[in-house]
Amino acid sequence: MKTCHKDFFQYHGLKNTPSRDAIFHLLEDQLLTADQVFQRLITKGFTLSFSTVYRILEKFIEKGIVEAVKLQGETSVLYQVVSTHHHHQLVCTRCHGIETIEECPIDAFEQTIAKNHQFTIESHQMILYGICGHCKEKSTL
Amino acid sequence: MKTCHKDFFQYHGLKNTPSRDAIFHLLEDQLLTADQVFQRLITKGFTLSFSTVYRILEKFIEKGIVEAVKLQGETSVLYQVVSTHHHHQLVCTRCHGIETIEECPIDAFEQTIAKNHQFTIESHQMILYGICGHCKEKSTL
DNA sequence: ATAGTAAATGCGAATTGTTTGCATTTACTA
DNA sequence: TAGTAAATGCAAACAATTCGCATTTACTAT
Repeated sequence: MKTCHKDFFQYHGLKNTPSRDAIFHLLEDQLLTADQVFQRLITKGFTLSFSTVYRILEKFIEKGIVEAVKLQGETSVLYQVVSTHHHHQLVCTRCHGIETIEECPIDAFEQTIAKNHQFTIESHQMILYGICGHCKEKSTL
Repeated sequence: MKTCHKDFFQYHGLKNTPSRDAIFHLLEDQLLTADQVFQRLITKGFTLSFSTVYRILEKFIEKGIVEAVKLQGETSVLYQVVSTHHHHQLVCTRCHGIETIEECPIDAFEQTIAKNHQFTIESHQMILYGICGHCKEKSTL
């Protein structure tokens, strides 16, 4: 699905640079910290500076291309490309794996909040912590 | 409702110190950053050091007495006493006010997640961003 | 009451994650 | 192909949080 990001970036008023392209690809299907993004690119032989990573992430967030997620206990922020579909995370407290889900109970919840609190939900952040299927299996062995 | 925290702290294996007591009281009914906690106590004439604030918060979190919440955009973490009832936050994107609500759509959602993802939810974090009733009124004036 | 002990604190320095200033380079426009 | 704004690299600055260590305190068992 490697689309030409040139148009995509330009649509957002961003220049199409190698660093942007590389970071976008990395975050298309996974949550990574800024440091992980940097390390993976460097390991691949790609050259860029740490501050560029932060600046690109900042721009991506500003344009709504990427979202930032802070997990409980973690010290640094995780980044991921916002896909066309809304999603949330299941974080396993045993293996620390992160699964992305599409289900969301909050749309149906909006009316309740609107009625009870005169509050109009614009966006939300929801992270579910628990035990994944894999870890449950392991513990019953 | 100023209960004797001595027993409460000791139950959790924590010594009953003036600093613990003061911080607990502060966070009983509001979300504050570590810095805000420190400033408010100092302003009151209370004497304690910044690192003590962090250490006490750390202990409280470890014991499940306090929860840490990270809001979008904010650089620092907010802390609040975990009340007996489960709750969430409505964060107004205009006035930045934070309202606490008791409603939660996630309990009903657990079965869906269990069935579709073999994932057992233990806890969750949900923050709703939007416009509060007060700001909506102002914008229609 | 009191001495003993582990826990809690104060202080400052260290760390971590992130941001910024500024000179240089690059991608796009005309 | 030159001109311009945006993007980058580098190092230094920052902010939030943590840590080391000496001192003090709260609790325990005398």
